Amino acid sequence: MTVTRFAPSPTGFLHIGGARTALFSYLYAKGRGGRFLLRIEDTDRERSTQAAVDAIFEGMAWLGLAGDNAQPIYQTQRFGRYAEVIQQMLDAGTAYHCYASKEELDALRAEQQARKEKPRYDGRWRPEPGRTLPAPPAGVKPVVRFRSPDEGQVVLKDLIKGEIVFDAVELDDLIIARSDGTPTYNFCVVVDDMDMGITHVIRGDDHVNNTPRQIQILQALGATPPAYAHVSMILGADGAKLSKRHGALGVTEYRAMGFMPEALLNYLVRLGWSHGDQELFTRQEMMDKFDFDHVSASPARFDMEKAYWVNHQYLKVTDPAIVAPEFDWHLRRIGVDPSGGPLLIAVIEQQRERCRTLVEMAEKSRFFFEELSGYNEKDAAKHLAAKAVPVLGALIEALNAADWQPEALHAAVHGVAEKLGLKLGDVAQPIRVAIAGMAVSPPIDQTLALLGRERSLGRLQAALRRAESAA
RNA sequence: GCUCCUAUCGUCUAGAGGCCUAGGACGGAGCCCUCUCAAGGCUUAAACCCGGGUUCGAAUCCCGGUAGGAGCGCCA
Repeated sequence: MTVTRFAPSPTGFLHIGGARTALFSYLYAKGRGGRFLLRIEDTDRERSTQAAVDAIFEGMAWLGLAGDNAQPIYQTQRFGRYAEVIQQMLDAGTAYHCYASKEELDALRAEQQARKEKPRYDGRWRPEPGRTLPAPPAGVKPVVRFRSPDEGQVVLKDLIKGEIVFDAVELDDLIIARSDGTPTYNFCVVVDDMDMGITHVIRGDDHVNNTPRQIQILQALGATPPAYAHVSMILGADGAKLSKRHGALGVTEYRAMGFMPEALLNYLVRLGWSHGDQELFTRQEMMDKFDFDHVSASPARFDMEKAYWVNHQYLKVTDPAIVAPEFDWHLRRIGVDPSGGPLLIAVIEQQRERCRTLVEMAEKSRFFFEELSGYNEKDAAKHLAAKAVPVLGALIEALNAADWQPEALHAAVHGVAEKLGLKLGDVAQPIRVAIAGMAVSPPIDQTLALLGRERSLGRLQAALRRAESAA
């Protein structure tokens, strides 16, 4: 069975690149009837916070990417297991104690860099047959290093980047346990992936250089390495790497920008992956069609314009009942209480064609739910001027007599235009400004119907007074 | 510095040696439709990083440049 995992370290929010990696892992496993697991890599106790764990879960939940393990795995809860494996390796001779101090190592690195060499551990405490190691210095707590094979090659058959060959000579003996006994990242990952039965490791390509080491450790442990897929990163619109101080946003920020979770997912899945010319995918289609043969090895820029377009496509076809809760969330977020107004579903049906985001939809729908705070002055000057007086007067009369349904309202508005010998636009625009406060709204008959008789007529009366005073 | 990765329209990409006069999508431009804004329809501009090879034939394979990027921690 295919088993994948998403293993963030809780040092910040779930950013867009992490979300895409999680999505790929989720789709790959789910599309194959496998399992998608969650693991929290919190061995760095200094930087890991509960707040970050919560933020990551919040982001995952909003995106609907739940892990199949009811309780995610926390590395800090597995220290006993890591200690056990370390001891096992020490006993087997695939790991050894190193008493070199940090200062010593720093000096070594500096020397190597001065000689323009790649910094690496020189094996000064590495046991070799026929070699006598110095006596361990008193009072120094040793670290544990992995005894990396010093000959041959490690071949990584990456599902995205193809075959990558590393010379064992390039790989030095990395520390797997610190002097305080705590295990390090590369080691924990290996043990966890092995214990969790991970078959496919899908992660950012900044880990490519870690992979040969992880494979070596796995081999030293007698385990079969999983398959790997290294996903390229996401760049900002300017082509620069996304970072906290440069444009990196948490997925919840995309919610605040008015994205639907499924739309964000769709945009993300197409960033670096393709399935012929298809742009839009349902979640089921993503699961059925996603594969690594069509994932690009090169980094991709995040294009907000296209993301908005995808979002708009979703808004247009998603069942309004599903959009409604998110819409409600956005309305309240801008201080609008939708409870006394028209049905959200009905408003969505009228607005979704003309809004790319829910933020836009909420802003453009304010007037349905709250009293007009004033007119857009430019629009009012144009459409509620003196010449609007007879138009508004006739409209009030005609609408007052109309059955408050879209068809009847449509007929009434047309009737007024005809009677006054005006084009429909000359009649519709004053109504718009009168009831929406601005010259933009859904079709006028629909807008009137949604707003309701009392509110509509009241606003038309107010507009008439305004036009009269302008005369 | 060393190791590794990457390179098709502005952006995301299709492309597995001849289907390529390089396709689609976003964005741009123009036209049509129209009660506003949209949506929709049609049309259009726009790319194979450079140089060598291999081959009858290269966007596709190889080599070398160039340009980006990642990694080289008792961080993850």
